[in-house]
Amino acid sequence: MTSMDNAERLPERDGPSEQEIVERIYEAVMEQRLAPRTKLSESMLCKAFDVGRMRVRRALLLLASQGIVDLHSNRGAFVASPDAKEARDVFDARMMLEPSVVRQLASGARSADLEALARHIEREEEARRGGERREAIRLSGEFHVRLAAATGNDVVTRMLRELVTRTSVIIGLFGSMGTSNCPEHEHADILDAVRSRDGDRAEVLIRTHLELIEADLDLSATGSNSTDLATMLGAR
Amino acid sequence: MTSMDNAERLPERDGPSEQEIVERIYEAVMEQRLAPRTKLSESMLCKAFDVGRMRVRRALLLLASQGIVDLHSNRGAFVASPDAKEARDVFDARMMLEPSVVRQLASGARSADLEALARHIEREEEARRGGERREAIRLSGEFHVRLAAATGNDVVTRMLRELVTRTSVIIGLFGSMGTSNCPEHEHADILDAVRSRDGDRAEVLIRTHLELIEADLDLSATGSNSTDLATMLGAR
DNA sequence: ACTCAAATGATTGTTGACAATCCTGTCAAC
DNA sequence: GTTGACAGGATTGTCAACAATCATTTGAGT
Repeated sequence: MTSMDNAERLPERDGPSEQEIVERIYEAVMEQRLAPRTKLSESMLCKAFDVGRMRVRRALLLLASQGIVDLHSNRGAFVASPDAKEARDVFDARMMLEPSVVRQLASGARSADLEALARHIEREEEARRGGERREAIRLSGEFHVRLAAATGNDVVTRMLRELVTRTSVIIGLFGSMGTSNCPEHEHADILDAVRSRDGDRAEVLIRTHLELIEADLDLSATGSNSTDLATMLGAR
Repeated sequence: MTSMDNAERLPERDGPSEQEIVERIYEAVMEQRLAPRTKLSESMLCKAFDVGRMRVRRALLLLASQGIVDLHSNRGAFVASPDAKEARDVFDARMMLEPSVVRQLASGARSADLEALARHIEREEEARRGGERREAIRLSGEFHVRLAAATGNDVVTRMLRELVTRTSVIIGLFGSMGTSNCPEHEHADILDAVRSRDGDRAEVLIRTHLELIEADLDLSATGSNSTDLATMLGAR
């Protein structure tokens, strides 16, 4: 991110930049509007965004480097379909980062950021009450990214954005249908712990929060990857 | 990584794949053979790797997405020159990940991996004794990546590889000349703690290790970015 | 009816050329 | 002597056509 922001932002472009395309697909994946294994053909994206093939190609490469899409040589780009191990890896990585994030916020966070987080939770519950499922899912994931952003650490924020998006894909694959992304009060509880400067409690809360999300998945199901199929056939 | 490995690896290609180009530049940056702000023109890289402009372009985009190079519109690609804040962000991110990594290894790591790590340290000290500075630097950074790899978590491993490489750039920019990348015995000590299943000690050791590296930097120096200059002038 | 093989159609990967932009060196004006 | 603009050269961004590869369908053979 920081490496490719030009000093001059041209307000009038001939189309969305590759960064905007990536952002749009990010959102679509987070809202689970793009199901795993969905094919993202170049021509389709070209028409959808009204942009040249080159832009689309670069956007897809970016998304692939972040594990959001899989690129199969000469076959095209598909929304990622992680297997159970990859899912566990993603959750383990989040388990390493997020407790430290909330602990750091509890130590010292700008009150303005905390208020912004409170407003975010407000919108989140509003969307949930209003039955806007997509928006609720997106905001629920975005909360975790905003927690990281509140620390001011851009590197960690970018990593968490990637991990959260991949989590959306994972939930789409392994989640029981009934499971809403993030349970009721948990975000509010975490924020409360942070506001009361209770780092230990915030850490425990987000840890159990993540464990609860992971527990709602069925990671023994047929993952997805062709690797599984290959091993199955290989086993005779 | 997992997203772009084709089932069939053609042994004979017409040139290095973009992934190999990325790897080569990664190594060059880690060995501090490519100094920060070094220009990486497309034509130069095309001749260097004997490959088409497209491959080079994709490799540069990949590197930019990982913060190793900066892309300036219509001006070209340059080895990244992070400012002091970005340096601190990278170290904070490592401080979140690596203690968890060694703790996890202390809990349960395959002895084969631990032996491989021991051999790695062997090569490392060998290179240091032999005066091969570049190799020593590279191996020193790679040790941290291999620690992550020993956990079996590919997601965390990829993140740490990125962070370690960026650390090399940071040391090249802010490091006092005398500072060797990673002090004498510390890696061996960390591995010892892991082998004796002492998670607490391993965590403390790697934490102080990272702090020591960061302490050897002068993060108050003129970072590098034009942002600094702009703010300096903006402050009047 | 089922299996295997070849042809077809579509999609991706690559190459080359062209347009746009930026840096450098030169020259005139103050 | 310094500053400003301007032209030249070089590099990057983009586009269109071509080659290569893969999936699907069709057809023959058993």
